[in-house]
Amino acid sequence: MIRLLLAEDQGMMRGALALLLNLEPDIEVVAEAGTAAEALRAAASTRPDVALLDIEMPDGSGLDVAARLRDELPDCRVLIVTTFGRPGYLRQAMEAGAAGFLVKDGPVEQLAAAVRRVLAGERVIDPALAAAALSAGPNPLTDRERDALTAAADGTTVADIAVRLHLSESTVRNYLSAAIGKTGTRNRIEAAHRARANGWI
Amino acid sequence: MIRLLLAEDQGMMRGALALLLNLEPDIEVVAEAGTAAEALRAAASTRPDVALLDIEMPDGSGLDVAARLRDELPDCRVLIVTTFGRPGYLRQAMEAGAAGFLVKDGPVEQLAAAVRRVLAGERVIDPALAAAALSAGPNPLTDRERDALTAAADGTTVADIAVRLHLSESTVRNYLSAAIGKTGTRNRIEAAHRARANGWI
DNA sequence: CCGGCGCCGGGACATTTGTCACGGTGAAAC
DNA sequence: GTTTCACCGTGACAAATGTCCCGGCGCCGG
Repeated sequence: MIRLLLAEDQGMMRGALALLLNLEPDIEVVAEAGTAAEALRAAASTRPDVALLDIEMPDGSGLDVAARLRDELPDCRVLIVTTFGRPGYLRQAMEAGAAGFLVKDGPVEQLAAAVRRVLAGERVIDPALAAAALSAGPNPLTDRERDALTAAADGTTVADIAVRLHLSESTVRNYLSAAIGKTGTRNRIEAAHRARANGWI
Repeated sequence: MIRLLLAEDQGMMRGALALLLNLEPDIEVVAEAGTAAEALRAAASTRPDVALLDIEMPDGSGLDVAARLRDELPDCRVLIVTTFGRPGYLRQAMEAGAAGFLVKDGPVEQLAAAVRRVLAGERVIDPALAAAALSAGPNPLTDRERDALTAAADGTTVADIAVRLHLSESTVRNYLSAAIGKTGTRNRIEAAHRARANGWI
């Protein structure tokens, strides 16, 4: 019997997937979590064979959970399941030691199959997405450029970003300008969109 | 037997929900759709009792589908299911004649229950969301303000918006300024965020 | 030891953005 | 018939943004 941890913040999705996976004769959902913190706690106490992790959760990223699990439960295979097939997400997932990466667009039948395959030691990755990740290249933004762009993305003004990051306004403008240049865009809004689409911020 | 149409663009979610609803003894999913166009076609050919519609679909809004269904299949109850509990969405859904409005955060058990309740003639709406919709008030933006803000949201520059909307740059700036004023924000980015959060654009 | 690079800052400049005051039209509301 | 409001436009101005210089520090690899 495959013991499985399911971390997903949308209640309806989580419930539906849990029900569906429990229908499989060789799979048992031993823990459900709606937040990153819950996922870590549940993993520690139930020690599942496979962890099915969503990326977007209210209190943190499933990618961070994956990285923690690699250290704390090295035998537990991690399968990332996400809405957005962003190249940067896939890259981060691989760096965090994930064994598989699925997008929620695909058919449900993929899911149980993927669980069995990662447990067998296989890597499960959408080929089209892998190609996109390779072609997009690594994240070109430096730490500070990311910070500045992330802050700017929600409309925060240069002055406020400077305060939040303990920087001068000139520096913030320089970082934003660099980010705009590296993303090949015309302003901070386009830069933020592009960076998000690639999973860079 | 309740004949049900399921329209939802995420394959995994759609598959899981279809499976789950088919487990109910009195519900049968007679059609599945991944786009707005498919939903309309399927509804016309299968004439379901209840239509379960997602809002965000690649080729159009489930709210538009709801409005069309009201004219073409007046006997079909519409139940909107969406990720985002935005006040404006709820308002639009009610105006489009929907019988119910669910957010995907809730437990799955809600779903089958809601289907039965709308079929019984009841209205199904999350109370907290209804309160938010009332307190947020109606969409304060005029058509053109919405157009300008929508275009500005993805980083398009004033000059380009003017071209796309066949307006002068001054006019576009005036609309954006009005939108910023009405949303009580400091710039177009914040205005776009606020408008999106309220379901105004 | 030197070069490259991430990090931090300053100053100056052109461009873009946001605000305000103003005028005119047409359609709907009272 | 007047008022109201969405709509479209102009011109001018202040503020924010984006770009390009410049300087310095510390760290790492060749």
